[in-house]
Amino acid sequence: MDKMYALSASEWKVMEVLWQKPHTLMELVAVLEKSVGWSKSTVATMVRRMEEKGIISHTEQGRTKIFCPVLSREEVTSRETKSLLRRAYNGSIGMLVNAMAQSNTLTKADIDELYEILKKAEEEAK
Amino acid sequence: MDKMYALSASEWKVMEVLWQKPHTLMELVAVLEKSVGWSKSTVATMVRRMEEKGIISHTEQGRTKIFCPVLSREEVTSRETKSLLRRAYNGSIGMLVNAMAQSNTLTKADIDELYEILKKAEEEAK
DNA sequence: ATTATTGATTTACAAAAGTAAACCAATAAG
DNA sequence: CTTATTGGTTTACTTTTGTAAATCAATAAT
Repeated sequence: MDKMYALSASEWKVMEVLWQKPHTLMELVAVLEKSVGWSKSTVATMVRRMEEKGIISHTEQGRTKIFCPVLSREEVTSRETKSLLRRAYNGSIGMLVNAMAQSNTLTKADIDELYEILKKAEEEAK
Repeated sequence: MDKMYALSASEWKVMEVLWQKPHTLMELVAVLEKSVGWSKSTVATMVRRMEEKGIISHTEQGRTKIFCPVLSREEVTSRETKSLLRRAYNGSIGMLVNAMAQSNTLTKADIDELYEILKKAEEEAK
């Protein structure tokens, strides 16, 4: 039932808004028209299809629909991260970090932060 | 000119084969028919479109074409990783590792490996 | 020479994704 | 009450992706 895929770039745009807080269709239109330049009907179609796919849902307030995410940001994010790890790094997060180190995407600040995170993770994994 | 996108799951399948070594179309067909179940024409179409997009290329050996990747595995992988970092973690690799720690995707072995990688990265960043 | 095999191209069709104009129903405004 | 506005739905058209049958051309086999 929930064969779950990665979100498309456009779907991410909608989700980012809904993860802030639930929005009515018209509110979504306002935000996305401004930020992404989509027309009202484009937003409406996106929303309809996303609901069909089960990645968002809505409640009704009279004649107005209020949309909210079905999946949390954390779920989506973690799902996509795991998928990338599997596909590109043979599941190894070490390889990923290493690749980022190699391509100079790792600043001193990143490294320090990572040490902190590892220390904490170690304790919790205790 | 090179507005580059992420590869689709199917495109990854082809690339994985070509990253091993260059293949003729028929060799690709043999491999992918077996591993993914694609028919000859499916493979041929994939290959044609991927070449149109500029993500693979070929040389000719008489009447036979030999296909090879234009982008290295490292490039694609790093590109997609950076894109995920940006989209989902506000560019912070710390947040990514942290998320993995949170969702118990981080084993003791991972943690040890990461320490090693950080140590090495620190030196090189010197 | 004729035919089978091999390598490659053309054509095709359906599903998903991107984008939006037109249209309708309920309600608020004049 | 008419009419304009607001919230939402229907319809539609294009591009991209997934999948493959049918066809063609060069060569190898009989």
